[in-house]
Amino acid sequence: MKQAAVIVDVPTMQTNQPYTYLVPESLEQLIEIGMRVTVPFGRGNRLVQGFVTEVQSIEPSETNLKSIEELIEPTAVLNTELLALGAWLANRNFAFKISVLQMMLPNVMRAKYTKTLQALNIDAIEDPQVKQLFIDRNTITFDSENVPVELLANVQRALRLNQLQIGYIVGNRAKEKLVLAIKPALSASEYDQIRQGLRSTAHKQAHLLTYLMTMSNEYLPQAELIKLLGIDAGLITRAAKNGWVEQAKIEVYRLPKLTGTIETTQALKLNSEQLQAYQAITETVIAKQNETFLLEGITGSGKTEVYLQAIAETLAIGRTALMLVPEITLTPQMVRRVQGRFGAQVAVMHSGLSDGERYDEWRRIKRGEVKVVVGARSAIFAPLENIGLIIIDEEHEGSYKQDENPRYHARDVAIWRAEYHHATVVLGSATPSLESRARAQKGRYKLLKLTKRAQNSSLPTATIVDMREALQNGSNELFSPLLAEKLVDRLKKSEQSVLLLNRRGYANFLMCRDCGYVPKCKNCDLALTMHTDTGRMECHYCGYSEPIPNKCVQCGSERIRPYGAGTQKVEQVLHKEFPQARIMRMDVDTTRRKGSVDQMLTDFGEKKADILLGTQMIAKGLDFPDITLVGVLNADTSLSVPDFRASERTFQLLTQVAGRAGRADKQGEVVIQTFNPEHYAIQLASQQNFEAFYETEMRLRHTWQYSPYFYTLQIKIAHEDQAVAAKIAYQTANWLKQKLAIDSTLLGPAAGAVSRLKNKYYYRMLIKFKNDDGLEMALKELMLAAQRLQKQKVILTIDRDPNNFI
DNA sequence: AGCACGCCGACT
DNA sequence: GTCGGCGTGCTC
Repeated sequence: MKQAAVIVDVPTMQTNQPYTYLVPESLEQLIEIGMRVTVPFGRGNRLVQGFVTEVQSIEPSETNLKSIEELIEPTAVLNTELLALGAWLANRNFAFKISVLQMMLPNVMRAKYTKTLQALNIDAIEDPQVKQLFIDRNTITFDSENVPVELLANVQRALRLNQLQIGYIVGNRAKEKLVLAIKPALSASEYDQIRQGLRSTAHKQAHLLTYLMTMSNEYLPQAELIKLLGIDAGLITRAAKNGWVEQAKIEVYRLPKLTGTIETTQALKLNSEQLQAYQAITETVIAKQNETFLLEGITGSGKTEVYLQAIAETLAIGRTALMLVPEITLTPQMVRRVQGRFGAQVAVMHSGLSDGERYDEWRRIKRGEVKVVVGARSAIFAPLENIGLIIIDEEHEGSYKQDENPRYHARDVAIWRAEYHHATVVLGSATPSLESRARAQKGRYKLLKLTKRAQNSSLPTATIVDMREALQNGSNELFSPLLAEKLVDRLKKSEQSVLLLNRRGYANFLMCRDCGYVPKCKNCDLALTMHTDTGRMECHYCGYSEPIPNKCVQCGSERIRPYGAGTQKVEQVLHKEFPQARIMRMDVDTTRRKGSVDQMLTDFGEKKADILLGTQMIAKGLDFPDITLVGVLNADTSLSVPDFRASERTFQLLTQVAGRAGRADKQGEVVIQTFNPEHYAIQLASQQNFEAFYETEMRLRHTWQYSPYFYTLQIKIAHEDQAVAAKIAYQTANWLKQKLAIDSTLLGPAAGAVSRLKNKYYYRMLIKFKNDDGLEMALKELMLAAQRLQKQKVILTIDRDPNNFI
């Protein structure tokens, strides 16, 4: 007899544990750890999906355990590594085990539940309405959500009277794609014989028979054969009827199609710094030594080439590799570069894949048909085996952290998996996170530096323009004379410019000149942003919008004016000031369509525009030789957010965007407009001096006791009623304070910077700690409390290493 | 989550 | 007196 531990698909704190089920005799030989199964759960024995985490043999005996119902598929979907990773992640990030396990798998493997109603005795049902349901069949699917209330009541009565019975179906949406295929059924000489006997006009048949004579004995999809031979489907059907070929449905992969052709690319020659980095990395890969490197390389220093060659070496010794890049840099150009190097051994996981494509890529990886996986955040869970190298490019990127439940940081997962596989991790960035850089300082990571640009081009020269001064001298509030002059110069020389303005829309807000009224979102405590293209006032948090008012709703005045220019306004001004310039605007509003980011970047690369104006999304993945000017219209927007990482973010953004200027043979220039010209983040970004920034910022973090000196953890409380949110927040804080270690501190609670979002009031508190077991225990207790609070519609979230302080 | 048990208000 | 409201607690 066997029993199995099963994590069931009931995401609550009380059920966040394995349940023991008996393995029916029929499954004893088949059951494996990591399989998906269905099990009866709860009093009603409703069927739910579960994951087997343990199997053990037991002495045959009487037992009151329930039995596993069935296997969802005949093979395990998770291995011991991913199960262990799941357990660790759930515990670390205060998430449910089941949610974490499901997150590691393609979306289609999430169970879809349907309820059915079965009539036990149709004649006995007295309610005509209920009887009607079963008029032509015994069992119906039943969705109690979409049923009129009175019918629901009648159904419930019939259920109580045992006239009906509830059934459960656990749907599996994971479907393989099947196509009709054929393979030869006869020998070459038999085909030849048939061909001899054909009428002389039967060219198509002859053509097919000739092909069949030399065809290998494997199934070939009919569609391919049709294309190859230029015959029609009817001919194949007849061939199958004649017994010439065997016909069957075979499984095919839905491979994501790529635009453009893939050309094989060769390894580029590495300079001495790149070579040094490459050697250090590959040495540990070859030695199967678990090591984490921080590859700190200035913009344009050729980090990607180091990655690709290190991956090549990893494959050469028979291990696999995983490379993460931010979603926005996962462009077709990027994919082509990797596939050009590694061909069909690569799987690419990005958000553009359909569910089916994603499932198939996952299966290719699972079956070991793929040796390299490139993808955004969630690709870190790719079911690769024998991993030798994990690369995280732009490791400082905030998007590597999933900011909703189940929360996780891809960097943490990478380090965990690398430890498991005795693999190497490479964290690469021009502007590493302070956390990673500090670990390199302490020797926990090995620091590798690339200080030279790969093609010996020089770093751009940067000028900081003090906008306070410029405005006093009568400058336009958007373009200082210096920037305007340089833009004109580039237009003359037909070189390209990039302008960064980290604010979309037309105007930041509207304000009535007479009474000071500012139109606000009805769901959030935020001013609405004016968008001229849609003609509406939009909330950038919840999506609420209303028409642009032509007079003040408060006092009726018509002197209602826009304040704070966004990209739409700047585009308009650019057209007016530089009528000859071709301008391209790239922000969330112009790139909503799939693939439009790539299209724009390609167009810009082909010099279809002179000026690229955009929000922070232009700071990455842009690598064109003819950009010789980068202008930052307002460097201060990211500085003023209430976040202890504001300086770090600003430095990163400015450094990244400045790095776009000047490649190859052309010297680049950067103009940074700011109202805080003396701010160290702006000063040091203009010099592209990460190390100096690191030193300065670390001193401040030390003084204020923030990360990386202390761990941070945020607790957020949200409720529709401000008083309730505040009350629970203070209760939570007071309770937690007693549990904290002596060197831990709790800041707050305080109302969020935006106190109301989507009609909920937010209170948050921040805990700073070093080692605090008491806190960890208290937080587990808090999770249970959160479950109870949920019934009062209070949402409590625990966020380790928070990124988001809104 | 979903289902059952259990203890109070408005109906035959 | 019963039907049914949803508060509370449990699910191998």
